[in-house]
Amino acid sequence: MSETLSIGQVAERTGLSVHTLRFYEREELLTAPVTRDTGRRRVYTEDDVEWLTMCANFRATGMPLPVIRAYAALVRQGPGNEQDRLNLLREHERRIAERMSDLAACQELISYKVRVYESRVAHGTTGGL
Amino acid sequence: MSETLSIGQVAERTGLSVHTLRFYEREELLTAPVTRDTGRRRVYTEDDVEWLTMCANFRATGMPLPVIRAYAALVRQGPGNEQDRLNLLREHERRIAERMSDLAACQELISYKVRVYESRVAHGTTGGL
DNA sequence: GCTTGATCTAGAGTGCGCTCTAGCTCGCCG
DNA sequence: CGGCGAGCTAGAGCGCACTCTAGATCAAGC
Repeated sequence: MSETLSIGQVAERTGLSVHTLRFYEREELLTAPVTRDTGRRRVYTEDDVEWLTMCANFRATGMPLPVIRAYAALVRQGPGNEQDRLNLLREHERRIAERMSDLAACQELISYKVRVYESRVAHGTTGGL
Repeated sequence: MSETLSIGQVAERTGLSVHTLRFYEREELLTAPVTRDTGRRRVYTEDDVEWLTMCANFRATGMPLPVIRAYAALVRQGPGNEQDRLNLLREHERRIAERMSDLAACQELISYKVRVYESRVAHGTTGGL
């Protein structure tokens, strides 16, 4: 098993750019310090890939970097703060749900507009907005 | 009927700030030129409020300003381009649906994590990430 | 008349999350 | 040995959508 991955390989696997990977490291979003090889090149592990994939998920659902940083800090601290991590995840879960219901509401409004225009196009009628 | 509204009143009704209202006007997001009173103050109509409310909905669902600008331009042009407006709305509808399914997928992943931590907290066990 | 509060303009500043640049080093292939 | 491609750092730049500032003007109330 090749436990060691280059930044390029990690980029490919996680879908994050190498720029973003270095950026995330600077921003202290990682759960463990990235080791280096003889030439100071970063060496990643499968765990890093797993964590970074989760980060990508968090980002895709709108979690701000400071929150990810906080979560990462908890993980770095080690066992004992599971309740804190849970609270953080639940809070994010709540926000996703909120966001989805907002989206659903707007979606409905837009669907209505679409139907209006469909009927206008079908019947050759016109109207406002 | 007070057909005329000040920028402050419109801000209150639409939830957009007065800054944002002026900004949207500069950005050509409006469907009609805003008239002015004797003192060069903006005078809005109910139609403006309706349109701006729709803009707020568009923004809340992630429609970029250039797309809103394009839609506004179509409305300004008047009748005859209903098909174009419809295409634009449908495209946005599609993107909202896409976004919602992405969110749902991530939500599921996070719910799983939450369950993992719940059981850890409940049983006093520990683990990674 | 004077003050207060809303509005006006042009333009600068902000926050977020990247994204890119310049100039360097390193390991490898032929 | 030469050259390429990947990686390195520090730091600048960018895109988006606001958001705010300064300094002026105006309408209304005391």
